[in-house]
Amino acid sequence: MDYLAGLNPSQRSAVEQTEGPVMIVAGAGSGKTRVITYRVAHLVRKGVDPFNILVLTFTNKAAKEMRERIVSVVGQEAKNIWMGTFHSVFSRILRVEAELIGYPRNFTIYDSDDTKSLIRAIIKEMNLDDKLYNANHVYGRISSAKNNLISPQEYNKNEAIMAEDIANGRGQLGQIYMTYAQRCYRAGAMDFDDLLFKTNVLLNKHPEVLHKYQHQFRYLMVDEYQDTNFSQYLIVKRLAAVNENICVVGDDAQSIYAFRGANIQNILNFQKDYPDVQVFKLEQNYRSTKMIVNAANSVIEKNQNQLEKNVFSENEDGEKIKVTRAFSDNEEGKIVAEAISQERALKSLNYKSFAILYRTNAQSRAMEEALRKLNVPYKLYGGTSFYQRKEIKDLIAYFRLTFNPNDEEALKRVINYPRRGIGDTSLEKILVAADKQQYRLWDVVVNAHSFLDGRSASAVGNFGLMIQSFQAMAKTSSAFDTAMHIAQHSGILKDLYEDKSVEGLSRYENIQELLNGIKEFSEREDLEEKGLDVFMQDIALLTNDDKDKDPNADTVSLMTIHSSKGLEFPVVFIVGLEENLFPSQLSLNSRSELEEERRLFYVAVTRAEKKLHLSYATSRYRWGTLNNCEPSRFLDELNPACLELDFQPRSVATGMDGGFQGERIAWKQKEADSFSKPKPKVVKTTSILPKAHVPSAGFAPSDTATLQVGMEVEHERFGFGKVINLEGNKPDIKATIFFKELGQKQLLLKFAKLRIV
DNA sequence: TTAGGATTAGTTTTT
DNA sequence: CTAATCCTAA
Repeated sequence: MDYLAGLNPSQRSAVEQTEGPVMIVAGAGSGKTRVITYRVAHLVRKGVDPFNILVLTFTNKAAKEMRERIVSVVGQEAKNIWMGTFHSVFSRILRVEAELIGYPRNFTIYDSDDTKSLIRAIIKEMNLDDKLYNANHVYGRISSAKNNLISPQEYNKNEAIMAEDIANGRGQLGQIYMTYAQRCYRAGAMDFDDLLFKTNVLLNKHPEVLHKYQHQFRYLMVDEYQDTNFSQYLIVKRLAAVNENICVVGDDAQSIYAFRGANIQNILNFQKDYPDVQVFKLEQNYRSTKMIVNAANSVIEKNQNQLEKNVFSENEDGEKIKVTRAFSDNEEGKIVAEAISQERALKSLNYKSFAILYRTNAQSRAMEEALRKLNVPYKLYGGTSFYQRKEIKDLIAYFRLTFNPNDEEALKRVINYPRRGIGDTSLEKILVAADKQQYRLWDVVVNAHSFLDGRSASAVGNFGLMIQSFQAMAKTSSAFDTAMHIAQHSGILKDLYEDKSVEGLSRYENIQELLNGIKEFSEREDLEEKGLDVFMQDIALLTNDDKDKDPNADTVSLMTIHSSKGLEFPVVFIVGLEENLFPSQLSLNSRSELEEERRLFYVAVTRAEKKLHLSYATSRYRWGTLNNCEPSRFLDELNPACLELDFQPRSVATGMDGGFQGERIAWKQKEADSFSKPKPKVVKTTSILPKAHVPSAGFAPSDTATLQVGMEVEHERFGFGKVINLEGNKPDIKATIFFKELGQKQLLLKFAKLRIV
């Protein structure tokens, strides 16, 4: 048990206490991951079957990191441990048990785009004001209901909730939720929140299933317990009820997912639920210098709501935190890129010692450009995942339909892509027919002739036949052959191939990359089932990290602060420290939201081991326009003794200290002074449309059946012209007319309103 | 009725 | 900057 030697007494007790309920309160950098890793290793060494261990995390990255570390301690056996995000582990279980709760085993997982699109459609169908019923807002409301295990029925029965909605003028929210749930069910689809909600339903309604998993997972561990919502809390509680071998690890100071329903109360509940819980506190920070730990503490103490904790470091004092001001987001990027180049050379570090952290994904662009200019290799985490690109989602929508033809969102996405003459009106009819008669969508598609007229019906019918041919193919062929067949015969490959623009080329390459990925999957030897349906199962849950080609490459890491949680880097840059960006403008409404931003800042600061750089820009592009920015209040909250300013902050005339407060006042003054500075005017592009023709008095279209080449005609808007050619057969005769004002145009006679002069 | 271009509105963080 | 919505030609 040599690995125990490297632990301090409280870490060691936490590792050795393998039985019964355990709570580990772990400050930032206190060796939390190490404790979890060794605790799992310890269980395995003691003879616990890896199949009986369940470890739950929040992000894919954390799961992956943890798995690698456990493998490095206990070896390949660790691969059999059940480990993953809540969503992935329970979707895996739901796939096995789906039929018990009325879902097909190959249910679709709706991602946020699918969810929002369906919500938008329902709002439209109900003729509600889409400003009042903003799709994002409605989504948030439904999501938090599900995370608190409130079903649509309960939602509509709950007087407090209904009263609140009505007071906000959104009395139909409950009905939207109801319809949304029905439509998901009809489509054989679950959204992200359903994966947890339905797991609760399953465990609640089927004691035999609960019993099975209670005995399978004899040992449970939950990382980042402060981030669990009620739904997750209850799953864990139920699974642990028999053996009570449950260990949760958390730090209230790092709770940053309240926006997703996370509830700090779960930590307090834990002590109530298991009165004999053993609590271990890890307070020594091994990661960072004293300077960084002190700075972090000086920030987090501004929060009112927190548990008593004393995080300290016995590492070296370390360098001061460098604060830099830039004039624009692009200059900020340049400064950061240059600092990385210099510091790397000066301290002979690898690129992978550096991380750039930001609040929003959009901030990566300026950083990327600057790094590229200096040839600094970097790796971008998160952002638009490969699987969220339009072309990838399009092709995947065909795959989804192949395995679940009732998938409404997939159907809407590709029934007319590539174009095959099925427009909004036809689609509308299909959806209405399904809704009115409670048919499954697919039944309407294959019986299109009963719902649509001639041309549209055959277009829809052909689409149905095509999907059926894909289904037949999928039964007999490999994942790769099926995928390639679908890419070709759906017309997607051709459509993208014909687009010769730079973006079109890259889209085509992305499709190739997806197909290559499927080919690799097809050839894997460690899997028994490797049909395309298996490949598809977790796609909605995947992010970029899962396609990492070379994890050991020496690159700078770029990511949001949220995805940096649990990671550490020798040198960290936190960029964009500006009011309304960090803290985010949307968080300024309540103390609790602001405190969450502050915890987020705390998380960011504590990622750094040796050196921390902070920066902000005084102007920044947002949605294509330049905006002025003030420094973040968080800069003021840091202990000034820990800071080293890279510039002279402009203090107010009174000659106060050089704090950022002064900088902010100075900034405001500057704003006031610059009243005369003209804002760049948006030049409105005047329409190049021809001046409108004023039709002759009493203009009325003539019957064009007798129209001949050479005749003079008048068009309502194009004015006078002469027919120079007629082609095609009734009723699709196309006329070429030379208009005096506008030149030659082609018009379809059945639509064009022409008066024979 | 559908296709394609123009306009506009909405942007936090993750599964 | 992107996706949904609106507008108009065919």
